[in-house]
Amino acid sequence: MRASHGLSIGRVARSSGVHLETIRYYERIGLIPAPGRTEGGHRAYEPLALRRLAFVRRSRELGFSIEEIRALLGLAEPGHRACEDVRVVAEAHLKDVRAKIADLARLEAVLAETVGRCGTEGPAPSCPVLELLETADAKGRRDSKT
Amino acid sequence: MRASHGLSIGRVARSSGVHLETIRYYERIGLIPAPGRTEGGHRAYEPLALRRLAFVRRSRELGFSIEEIRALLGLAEPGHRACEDVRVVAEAHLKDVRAKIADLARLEAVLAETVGRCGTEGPAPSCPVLELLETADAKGRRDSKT
DNA sequence: CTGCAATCCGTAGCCGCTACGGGATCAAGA
DNA sequence: TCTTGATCCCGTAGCGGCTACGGATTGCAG
Repeated sequence: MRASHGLSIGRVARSSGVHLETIRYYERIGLIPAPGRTEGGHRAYEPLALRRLAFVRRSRELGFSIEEIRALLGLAEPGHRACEDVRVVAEAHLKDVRAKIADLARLEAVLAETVGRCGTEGPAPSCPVLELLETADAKGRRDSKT
Repeated sequence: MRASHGLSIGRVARSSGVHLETIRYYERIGLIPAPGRTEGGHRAYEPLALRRLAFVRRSRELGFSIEEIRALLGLAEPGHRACEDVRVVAEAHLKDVRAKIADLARLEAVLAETVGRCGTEGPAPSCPVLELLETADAKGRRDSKT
Protein backbone atom coordinates (compact mmCIF):
# COMPACT_ATOMS: atom_id res chain seq x y z
CA MET A 1 0.00 0.00 0.00
CA ARG A 2 1.59 3.16 -1.10
CA ALA A 3 1.14 5.23 2.01
CA SER A 4 4.45 6.82 1.25
CA HIS A 5 3.18 10.21 0.21
CA GLY A 6 0.62 10.71 2.98
CA LEU A 7 0.62 13.51 5.53
CA SER A 8 2.60 13.05 8.71
CA ILE A 9 0.79 13.19 12.04
CA GLY A 10 2.54 16.43 12.95
CA ARG A 11 1.31 18.05 9.79
CA VAL A 12 -2.20 16.80 10.35
CA ALA A 13 -2.08 18.02 13.93
CA ARG A 14 -1.04 21.50 12.88
CA SER A 15 -3.59 21.86 10.16
CA SER A 16 -6.53 20.25 11.94
CA GLY A 17 -5.88 22.01 15.22
CA VAL A 18 -5.94 18.74 17.14
CA HIS A 19 -2.92 17.93 19.27
CA LEU A 20 -0.68 15.17 18.05
CA GLU A 21 -1.14 13.04 21.12
CA THR A 22 -4.85 13.60 20.99
CA ILE A 23 -4.93 12.27 17.44
CA ARG A 24 -3.18 9.10 18.56
CA TYR A 25 -5.62 8.90 21.44
CA TYR A 26 -8.59 9.20 19.08
CA GLU A 27 -7.12 6.44 16.99
CA ARG A 28 -6.60 4.25 20.05
CA ILE A 29 -10.22 4.60 21.13
CA GLY A 30 -11.44 4.01 17.59
CA LEU A 31 -12.89 7.43 16.98
CA ILE A 32 -10.87 7.84 13.82
CA PRO A 33 -9.57 5.04 11.62
CA ALA A 34 -5.93 3.99 11.75
CA PRO A 35 -4.09 5.48 8.79
CA GLY A 36 -1.54 3.76 6.56
CA ARG A 37 2.09 3.67 7.54
CA THR A 38 5.35 4.56 5.92
CA GLU A 39 7.98 1.84 5.60
CA GLY A 40 9.51 3.09 8.83
CA GLY A 41 6.21 2.83 10.67
CA HIS A 42 5.18 6.47 10.77
CA ARG A 43 1.52 7.32 10.23
CA ALA A 44 0.67 8.60 6.77
CA TYR A 45 -2.72 10.27 6.48
CA GLU A 46 -4.91 10.90 3.49
CA PRO A 47 -6.39 14.37 3.11
CA LEU A 48 -9.78 12.98 4.06
CA ALA A 49 -8.50 12.41 7.59
CA LEU A 50 -8.17 16.16 7.96
CA ARG A 51 -11.86 16.64 7.40
CA ARG A 52 -12.78 13.97 9.89
CA LEU A 53 -10.50 15.44 12.53
CA ALA A 54 -11.79 18.93 11.92
CA PHE A 55 -15.30 17.59 12.41
CA VAL A 56 -14.26 16.02 15.69
CA ARG A 57 -12.55 19.16 16.89
CA ARG A 58 -15.51 21.32 16.04
CA SER A 59 -17.82 18.93 17.83
CA ARG A 60 -15.61 18.93 20.93
CA GLU A 61 -15.57 22.71 20.89
CA LEU A 62 -19.32 22.60 20.94
CA GLY A 63 -19.18 20.32 23.95
CA PHE A 64 -20.26 17.02 22.41
CA SER A 65 -18.88 13.98 24.22
CA ILE A 66 -16.72 11.42 22.47
CA GLU A 67 -19.63 9.01 22.32
CA GLU A 68 -21.92 11.64 20.86
CA ILE A 69 -19.29 12.39 18.25
CA ARG A 70 -19.00 8.71 17.45
CA ALA A 71 -22.72 8.73 16.71
CA LEU A 72 -22.55 11.96 14.75
CA LEU A 73 -19.70 10.68 12.62
CA GLY A 74 -21.79 7.67 11.71
CA LEU A 75 -24.75 9.85 10.87
CA ALA A 76 -22.62 12.23 8.87
CA GLU A 77 -21.49 9.61 6.44
CA PRO A 78 -22.65 10.43 2.95
CA GLY A 79 -25.43 8.12 1.94
CA HIS A 80 -27.62 8.15 4.98
CA ARG A 81 -27.41 11.66 6.30
CA ALA A 82 -30.35 11.36 8.60
CA CYS A 83 -30.91 14.93 9.66
CA GLU A 84 -33.63 13.83 12.00
CA ASP A 85 -31.27 11.57 13.95
CA VAL A 86 -28.64 14.26 14.05
CA ARG A 87 -31.17 16.68 15.44
CA VAL A 88 -32.01 14.24 18.23
CA VAL A 89 -28.38 14.09 19.33
CA ALA A 90 -27.95 17.83 19.08
CA GLU A 91 -31.11 18.52 21.01
CA ALA A 92 -30.14 16.15 23.78
CA HIS A 93 -26.84 17.95 24.02
CA LEU A 94 -28.51 21.31 23.97
CA LYS A 95 -30.65 20.22 26.88
CA ASP A 96 -27.50 19.24 28.83
CA VAL A 97 -25.91 22.57 28.07
CA ARG A 98 -28.96 24.43 29.27
CA ALA A 99 -29.07 22.41 32.47
CA LYS A 100 -25.43 23.22 33.14
CA ILE A 101 -26.05 26.89 32.53
CA ALA A 102 -28.96 26.86 34.94
CA ASP A 103 -26.84 25.15 37.59
CA LEU A 104 -24.01 27.59 37.21
CA ALA A 105 -26.35 30.56 37.18
CA ARG A 106 -27.69 29.47 40.55
CA LEU A 107 -24.17 29.18 41.94
CA GLU A 108 -23.28 32.51 40.48
CA ALA A 109 -26.20 34.19 42.16
CA VAL A 110 -25.38 32.74 45.56
CA LEU A 111 -21.69 33.50 45.33
CA ALA A 112 -22.12 36.99 43.96
CA GLU A 113 -24.63 37.94 46.60
CA THR A 114 -22.46 36.57 49.37
CA VAL A 115 -19.20 38.06 48.18
CA GLY A 116 -21.04 41.31 47.71
CA ARG A 117 -21.81 41.41 51.40
CA CYS A 118 -18.11 41.13 52.32
CA GLY A 119 -16.86 44.21 54.07
CA THR A 120 -20.23 45.85 54.17
CA GLU A 121 -21.32 44.09 57.29
CA GLY A 122 -22.35 46.03 60.31
CA PRO A 123 -21.04 45.50 63.79
CA ALA A 124 -20.28 41.77 63.81
CA PRO A 125 -17.17 41.28 61.67
CA SER A 126 -17.97 37.70 60.70
CA CYS A 127 -17.31 36.50 57.18
CA PRO A 128 -20.35 36.11 54.94
CA VAL A 129 -18.64 33.52 52.76
CA LEU A 130 -17.70 31.34 55.69
CA GLU A 131 -21.16 31.68 57.08
CA LEU A 132 -22.53 30.49 53.78
CA LEU A 133 -20.24 27.47 53.76
CA GLU A 134 -21.02 26.64 57.34
CA THR A 135 -24.71 26.71 56.67
CA ALA A 136 -25.96 23.18 56.88
CA ASP A 137 -28.75 23.31 54.38
CA ALA A 138 -31.56 20.85 54.31
CA LYS A 139 -30.33 18.48 51.61
CA GLY A 140 -28.58 15.29 52.53
CA ARG A 141 -29.63 15.17 56.13
CA ARG A 142 -31.88 12.29 56.90
CA ASP A 143 -30.32 11.12 60.12
CA SER A 144 -32.94 9.76 62.40
CA LYS A 145 -33.27 7.45 65.34
CA THR A 146 -30.75 4.93 66.66
CA MET B 1 -7.53 6.65 73.13
CA ARG B 2 -11.11 6.19 74.04
CA ALA B 3 -12.47 6.33 70.53
CA SER B 4 -14.97 3.72 71.50
CA HIS B 5 -18.06 5.90 71.60
CA GLY B 6 -17.41 7.87 68.40
CA LEU B 7 -19.67 7.93 65.36
CA SER B 8 -19.22 5.28 62.71
CA ILE B 9 -18.37 6.32 59.17
CA GLY B 10 -21.76 5.16 57.90
CA ARG B 11 -23.52 7.36 60.43
CA VAL B 12 -21.34 10.31 59.56
CA ALA B 13 -21.96 9.67 55.89
CA ARG B 14 -25.71 9.66 56.35
CA SER B 15 -25.86 12.75 58.47
CA SER B 16 -23.30 14.82 56.59
CA GLY B 17 -24.61 13.88 53.17
CA VAL B 18 -21.16 12.81 51.99
CA HIS B 19 -20.83 9.30 50.61
CA LEU B 20 -18.94 6.84 52.73
CA GLU B 21 -16.29 6.17 50.11
CA THR B 22 -15.92 9.85 49.51
CA ILE B 23 -15.21 10.41 53.18
CA ARG B 24 -12.45 7.81 53.04
CA TYR B 25 -11.17 9.48 49.90
CA TYR B 26 -11.09 12.87 51.62
CA GLU B 27 -9.16 11.34 54.46
CA ARG B 28 -6.71 9.71 52.05
CA ILE B 29 -5.95 12.99 50.32
CA GLY B 30 -5.64 14.77 53.64
CA LEU B 31 -8.65 17.03 53.28
CA ILE B 32 -10.06 15.88 56.60
CA PRO B 33 -8.06 14.50 59.52
CA ALA B 34 -7.96 10.79 60.21
CA PRO B 35 -10.32 9.99 63.07
CA GLY B 36 -9.67 7.68 65.97
CA ARG B 37 -10.35 3.97 65.66
CA THR B 38 -12.26 1.41 67.61
CA GLU B 39 -10.39 -1.64 68.90
CA GLY B 40 -11.48 -3.49 65.80
CA GLY B 41 -10.09 -0.81 63.52
CA HIS B 42 -13.31 0.96 62.53
CA ARG B 43 -13.25 4.72 62.24
CA ALA B 44 -14.82 6.57 65.18
CA TYR B 45 -15.61 10.22 64.55
CA GLU B 46 -16.13 13.08 66.93
CA PRO B 47 -19.16 15.30 66.34
CA LEU B 48 -16.82 18.04 65.12
CA ALA B 49 -16.02 15.95 62.05
CA LEU B 50 -19.63 16.35 60.98
CA ARG B 51 -19.26 20.10 60.79
CA ARG B 52 -16.08 19.87 58.79
CA LEU B 53 -17.62 17.42 56.34
CA ALA B 54 -20.71 19.54 55.96
CA PHE B 55 -18.49 22.49 55.18
CA VAL B 56 -16.73 20.46 52.51
CA ARG B 57 -19.96 19.24 50.99
CA ARG B 58 -21.42 22.70 50.86
CA SER B 59 -18.27 24.00 49.23
CA ARG B 60 -18.30 21.25 46.63
CA GLU B 61 -21.93 22.00 45.89
CA LEU B 62 -20.89 25.55 45.22
CA GLY B 63 -18.26 24.28 42.83
CA PHE B 64 -15.09 24.92 44.79
CA SER B 65 -12.24 22.57 43.92
CA ILE B 66 -10.62 20.35 46.50
CA GLU B 67 -7.60 22.63 46.65
CA GLU B 68 -9.77 25.68 47.13
CA ILE B 69 -11.56 23.90 49.93
CA ARG B 70 -8.27 23.00 51.51
CA ALA B 71 -7.48 26.71 51.57
CA LEU B 72 -10.91 27.67 52.84
CA LEU B 73 -10.75 25.14 55.64
CA GLY B 74 -7.50 26.68 56.78
CA LEU B 75 -8.98 30.15 56.65
CA ALA B 76 -12.11 29.07 58.45
CA GLU B 77 -10.28 27.96 61.55
CA PRO B 78 -11.37 29.98 64.52
CA GLY B 79 -8.64 32.37 65.52
CA HIS B 80 -7.62 33.79 62.21
CA ARG B 81 -10.79 34.05 60.24
CA ALA B 82 -9.38 36.29 57.57
CA CYS B 83 -12.49 37.36 55.72
CA GLU B 84 -10.39 39.22 53.22
CA ASP B 85 -8.49 36.07 52.20
CA VAL B 86 -11.70 34.12 52.01
CA ARG B 87 -13.15 36.74 49.74
CA VAL B 88 -10.16 36.42 47.40
CA VAL B 89 -10.74 32.69 47.00
CA ALA B 90 -14.47 33.15 46.53
CA GLU B 91 -14.02 35.89 43.99
CA ALA B 92 -11.55 33.85 41.97
CA HIS B 93 -14.06 31.04 41.92
CA LEU B 94 -16.86 33.37 40.99
CA LYS B 95 -14.80 34.56 38.06
CA ASP B 96 -14.35 30.94 36.91
CA VAL B 97 -18.05 30.30 37.21
CA ARG B 98 -18.86 33.36 35.16
CA ALA B 99 -16.37 32.35 32.48
CA LYS B 100 -17.96 28.92 32.26
CA ILE B 101 -21.41 30.43 32.00
CA ALA B 102 -20.25 32.69 29.20
CA ASP B 103 -18.70 29.75 27.34
CA LEU B 104 -21.82 27.68 27.67
CA ALA B 105 -24.07 30.55 26.70
CA ARG B 106 -22.15 30.90 23.45
CA LEU B 107 -22.52 27.19 22.75
CA GLU B 108 -26.16 27.35 23.61
CA ALA B 109 -26.75 30.15 21.17
CA VAL B 110 -25.00 28.36 18.32
CA LEU B 111 -26.69 25.05 18.99
CA ALA B 112 -30.14 26.51 19.49
CA GLU B 113 -29.97 28.54 16.34
CA THR B 114 -28.73 25.60 14.33
CA VAL B 115 -31.18 23.07 15.68
CA GLY B 116 -33.92 25.62 15.13
CA ARG B 117 -33.19 25.59 11.43
CA CYS B 118 -33.68 21.83 11.21
CA GLY B 119 -36.62 20.89 9.06
CA THR B 120 -37.37 24.43 8.06
CA GLU B 121 -34.87 24.43 5.27
CA GLY B 122 -35.94 25.19 1.78
CA PRO B 123 -35.17 23.07 -1.25
CA ALA B 124 -31.79 21.57 -0.35
CA PRO B 125 -32.45 18.92 2.32
CA SER B 126 -29.01 19.15 3.90
CA CYS B 127 -28.63 19.03 7.66
CA PRO B 128 -27.89 22.32 9.41
CA VAL B 129 -26.21 20.60 12.34
CA LEU B 130 -23.87 18.62 10.14
CA GLU B 131 -23.09 21.71 8.16
CA LEU B 132 -22.18 23.46 11.38
CA LEU B 133 -19.89 20.63 12.41
CA GLU B 134 -18.28 20.45 9.01
CA THR B 135 -17.54 24.13 9.05
CA ALA B 136 -13.82 24.54 9.44
CA ASP B 137 -13.68 27.74 11.34
CA ALA B 138 -10.62 29.92 11.47
CA LYS B 139 -9.13 28.85 14.80
CA GLY B 140 -6.40 26.29 14.91
CA ARG B 141 -5.35 26.50 11.32
CA ARG B 142 -1.90 27.85 10.87
CA ASP B 143 -0.64 25.42 8.30
CA SER B 144 1.82 27.15 6.06
CA LYS B 145 4.69 26.38 3.82
CA THR B 146 6.82 23.23 3.60
C1' DC C 1 26.52 11.25 5.57
C1' DT C 2 25.50 13.75 9.37
C1' DG C 3 22.75 15.80 12.62
C1' DC C 4 18.65 17.06 14.46
C1' DA C 5 13.67 17.28 14.21
C1' DA C 6 9.83 14.39 14.14
C1' DT C 7 7.68 10.29 15.33
C1' DC C 8 7.27 5.85 17.50
C1' DC C 9 5.13 3.33 21.66
C1' DG C 10 3.62 2.27 26.26
C1' DT C 11 2.65 3.98 30.53
C1' DA C 12 1.32 7.07 34.15
C1' DG C 13 -0.82 11.14 35.73
C1' DC C 14 -4.62 14.71 36.12
C1' DC C 15 -9.65 15.50 38.90
C1' DG C 16 -13.10 13.83 42.01
C1' DC C 17 -14.93 10.46 42.90
C1' DT C 18 -17.28 5.45 42.45
C1' DA C 19 -17.26 0.53 42.34
C1' DC C 20 -15.56 -4.00 43.34
C1' DG C 21 -14.48 -7.87 46.23
C1' DG C 22 -13.20 -10.73 50.01
C1' DG C 23 -12.52 -10.58 54.67
C1' DA C 24 -13.09 -8.60 59.50
C1' DT C 25 -16.00 -6.41 62.99
C1' DC C 26 -20.11 -4.63 65.22
C1' DA C 27 -24.56 -4.61 67.43
C1' DA C 28 -28.94 -6.47 68.24
C1' DG C 29 -31.98 -10.33 68.81
C1' DA C 30 -32.88 -15.17 70.48
C1' DT D 1 -23.78 -16.55 74.83
C1' DC D 2 -24.14 -17.21 70.19
C1' DT D 3 -25.62 -16.07 65.74
C1' DT D 4 -26.82 -13.49 62.25
C1' DG D 5 -26.80 -9.83 59.06
C1' DA D 6 -25.40 -5.13 58.52
C1' DT D 7 -21.52 -2.48 58.45
C1' DC D 8 -16.82 -1.41 57.69
C1' DC D 9 -12.03 -2.59 56.42
C1' DC D 10 -8.45 -1.95 52.57
C1' DG D 11 -6.37 -1.81 48.13
C1' DT D 12 -7.06 -1.33 43.51
C1' DA D 13 -9.15 -0.17 39.13
C1' DG D 14 -12.14 2.50 36.39
C1' DC D 15 -14.66 6.77 34.51
C1' DG D 16 -13.73 10.93 30.59
C1' DG D 17 -10.64 13.25 27.82
C1' DC D 18 -6.81 14.08 27.38
C1' DT D 19 -1.49 15.38 28.52
C1' DA D 20 3.19 14.34 29.65
C1' DC D 21 7.26 11.55 29.89
C1' DG D 22 11.17 9.24 27.95
C1' DG D 23 14.12 6.23 25.34
C1' DA D 24 14.38 4.43 20.76
C1' DT D 25 13.72 4.88 16.01
C1' DT D 26 12.91 7.29 11.40
C1' DG D 27 12.77 11.22 8.15
C1' DC D 28 14.76 14.61 5.75
C1' DA D 29 17.61 18.94 4.79
C1' DG D 30 22.18 20.50 4.23
